[in-house]
Amino acid sequence: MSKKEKVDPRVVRTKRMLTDALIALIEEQGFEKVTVQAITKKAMLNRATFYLHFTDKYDLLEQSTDDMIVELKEAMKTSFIASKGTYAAETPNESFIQLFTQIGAYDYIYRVLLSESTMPHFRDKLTTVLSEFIADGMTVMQPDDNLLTIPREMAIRFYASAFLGVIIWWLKNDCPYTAKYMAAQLMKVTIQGPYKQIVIEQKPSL
Amino acid sequence: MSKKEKVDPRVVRTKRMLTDALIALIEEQGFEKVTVQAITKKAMLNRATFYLHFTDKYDLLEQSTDDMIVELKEAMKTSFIASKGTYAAETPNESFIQLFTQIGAYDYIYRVLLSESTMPHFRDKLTTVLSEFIADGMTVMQPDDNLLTIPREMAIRFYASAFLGVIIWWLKNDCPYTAKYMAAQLMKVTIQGPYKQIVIEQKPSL
DNA sequence: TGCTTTATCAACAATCCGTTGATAATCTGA
DNA sequence: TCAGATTATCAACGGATTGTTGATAAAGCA
Repeated sequence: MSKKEKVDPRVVRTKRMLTDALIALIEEQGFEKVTVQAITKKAMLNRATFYLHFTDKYDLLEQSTDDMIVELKEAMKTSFIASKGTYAAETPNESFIQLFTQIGAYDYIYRVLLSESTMPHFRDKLTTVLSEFIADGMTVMQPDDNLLTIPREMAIRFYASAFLGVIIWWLKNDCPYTAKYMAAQLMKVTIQGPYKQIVIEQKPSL
Repeated sequence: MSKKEKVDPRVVRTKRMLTDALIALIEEQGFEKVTVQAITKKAMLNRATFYLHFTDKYDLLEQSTDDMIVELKEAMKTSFIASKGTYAAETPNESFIQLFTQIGAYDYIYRVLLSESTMPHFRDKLTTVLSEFIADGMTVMQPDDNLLTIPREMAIRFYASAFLGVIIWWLKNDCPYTAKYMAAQLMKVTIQGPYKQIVIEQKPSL
């Protein structure tokens, strides 16, 4: 965050207006139908000004959203505190709460960017953030691969996708639950599985 | 499947060539950069012929992929056989195996359509198929909402997204495991959770 | 065979793109 | 404050793609 370059306030203003216009237009007509002309018209800027800062609408989208991704990663950087075997769903992990808090704070933008199924790369980037988060959590809670039910890499992918799916569901439903509640729910189902009565068939040989 | 209309073989041939051209071009340059001109050129057809059958490239994509979705749903329609509480991961549910078998049979196309992050709606449709599948499975295994760890709707979304994520992971890695193995892994982690040693903290009051 | 449907072809106006060069406005730093 | 640098504006361009048209050729059907 914040390199030492002095930034011209005109640049900040212009980028900001273009970003806002883009988000608004994505919501109106979907990302693919958005044109550079429409963006600059809504932002009340000249089209040439757009090309002074971005190569195309994809570039604008990427620059606009990367800041959010960085901010999200930063917010989730609180260290994992695992209580050796027991995990109280009532006090979910702080990073977990931060995940939903952060997204909830920008829910308007996240909703647009994640509901839009044709959104390039944003979903992928968020999946990466979640994968790293889950990989860390799994390392803390279970470093031993032999005690995992499925290959670690597969499990990471499994839960990263699951989390993202629930996040999108949460956003599409206008965030009906608090960040803390969502974090608690996800922790519960992740650790305990979907059913309260769990039948484990463990091979006696292994 | 198969309405009673007689189909002109020219139409079948034309649509087939356009579909093949589209898939090839998506792989080459991504869906967004594909133009109708390029499609018809690769298919060696006149551009006007394209508009005789489809309104635009999105329409072509939808018509092309809907058949696959229907076929997938059909293949997964085998009834659930739950053995009341115990689930042997070695013999996973038949629908589950069919899911991976079907996708594996068209892996080339699924890989292109799911790896491409800007693919309109295909991911959503597959998520819907998976959600229905999971909803059915959950109803069989646990009809009682009170015995679920989290709200049913949330759980469905959770596991549908998780499955899709693992499927995409599987495809991106060139299907390194068999359909049956994948089905078994997903059943295991879904029912048991990620860790073999599971600590359940159940409120004594509830 | 004759009729219908489909495919081809060239051409069209319209839109958007990315860039250019000249000019005006704004900001920075000494 | 003011001069130089940066940024924004404007009009205009060639090029690409789009969606449509009307006329013609080819292929399928019964």
